Parts: sequence; structure tokens; C-alpha cells
Amino acid sequence: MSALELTPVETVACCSPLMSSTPMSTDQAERIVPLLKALADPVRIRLLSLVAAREGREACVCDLSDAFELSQPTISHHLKVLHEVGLLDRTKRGTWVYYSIRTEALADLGALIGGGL
Amino acid sequence: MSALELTPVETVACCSPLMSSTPMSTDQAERIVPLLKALADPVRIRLLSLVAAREGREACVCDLSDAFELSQPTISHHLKVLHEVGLLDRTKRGTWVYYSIRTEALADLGALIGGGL
DNA sequence: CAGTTATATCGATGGATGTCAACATAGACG
DNA sequence: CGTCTATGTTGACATCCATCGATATAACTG
Repeated sequence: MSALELTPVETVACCSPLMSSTPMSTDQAERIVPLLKALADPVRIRLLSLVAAREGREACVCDLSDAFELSQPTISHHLKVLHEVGLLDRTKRGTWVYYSIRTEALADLGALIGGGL
Repeated sequence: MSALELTPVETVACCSPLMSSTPMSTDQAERIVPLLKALADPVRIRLLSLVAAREGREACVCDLSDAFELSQPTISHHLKVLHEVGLLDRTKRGTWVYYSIRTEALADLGALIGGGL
């Protein structure tokens, strides 16, 4: 992704909070939905939670895949989805890849939902 | 649904907030995911937002369906999904059916996500 | 370089889901 | 009762997506 493109997280952050006086536009809805779709999977939300529970809120793939009875490509796929919408950061250190929580992304989304949309 | 069964919203509320020290269990994930799936659709999140923006946070179906270029059965289907997971309440008054926001359901979910999972 | 380990990509497949047309239900009104 | 309007249900269809096996890439090791 180029530096000029925004992940769904970034576009959501710049527009929230939506006040309850006016309903969400179609555009706004279509920016938020990819984030929610990324969260709306039992494996992905557990992956996110596993990373969040770790020291420094980051974990390498090898640590995460042990928690599931799923193939390695499947875990890799789910991590990619979470990364692409901006909920996880990705860093390669040597042979290992570390994913870390983008805390403010989750906070923005939580505020948007909890704030009554 | 019988009075003894809990909607996803109710089961989520009784278990949150999840602290970041321990990761979410598989059971917890599977209670939260139906809520997120219900939210993760552009039509449904706009429906929710339209209801939330209305006086008393409630609206009848006829008001809502005008905002979409979708068939009436499709709108009815989406409202049913939101109702079944406990995000919308349903009341019939005469010929019309009114859906209203379950504010604390959205608040609980928002807190769960924004609280770092 | 060859071998081993960690992670990602590709292609295929079965199941979930959004949408519609047709029909059903249910209340209001004459 | 008959009709009109509002809403829900059903069944079919097309598309999306989670998963896998096979393969690719990339880095460490000897």
C-alpha cells in the first residue's frame, strides 16, 4: 500500500465520532464496514485478543498459530486481513514476523460503536 | 426466543470487559462474533444509524426502507438480523412495526472493542 | 551451495450470506 | 366479509469467504 492511501482505520478515525443527530452516510458506512468485517470472525478476534494479551501487545506468528487447530496458510490469511484494514502492524525481525495491535484503531472503532453510532 | 435464552448481546454484556492480561476464550469469541457479523454490513450499519438518529431512537420500517434502493423483503431481513442479535428492539403499534436501538448493547460492544479486547 | 525453518501466495472447494420475486400474514377500514 | 396497506417468510440464485494442500519466498545454519 502506498503512503498516500489510507487504511480503513485511518479513514474511520478522521471522520468519527458520528453524532446521533444525523445518520451515517453511505460513504461513511462503506469505510467502517471493512473494519467490522475483519473483526467479525472467531479466529481473527481471538488472534487480535492473543496479540493484545502479550507483552508489548505484539506476538510472532509462531506463537499465535499454536492456539488454533488450523493450517499455517489459514492463520497467515487471517493475519493479513487484520493487517490490511489497519488493526495490526507488521514487523519482520530475522526469520520471524511480529504483529502488533494498533491500539488507537481499536479505540476509535470502539468509540464509534459505543458512542451510539 | 424464550425468556430463558439470551441474545448475543446479553451474553456479551455479562462477560465483558475482557482484560488484556488474558486472551479471549473460544467461547467468548463465539458469543461476540454474531454481534460483529450483524454490524459488518453496509445496509445494517446504516439502518442502525438511521434509527439512532431519530427522535426517541426508534423508527418504523416504512421510514427506513425509503433510504435504500432495496426491496422490502431485503430490508425486513436485515432488521430481523439486527433484532435477533439484540441490537434492535421491536414493537408493533397498529399496522406499523417500530424498531428501537438497544443503547446499552452498543455501549457494551463499543467498550469491549475500545477497551483493547 | 544444500538443507531447514518461518511465513506468504495460489488455486480449488464447500458453506455462508445478500438479494430478489412470489407468497403469506395481519391490521385498518368500509 | 373484502380490500388495501404494512410487514414478514420462503425458496432460489449468485457471490463471497474460510479453509486446505501445494508451492513459493526468505532467512538462518552448516
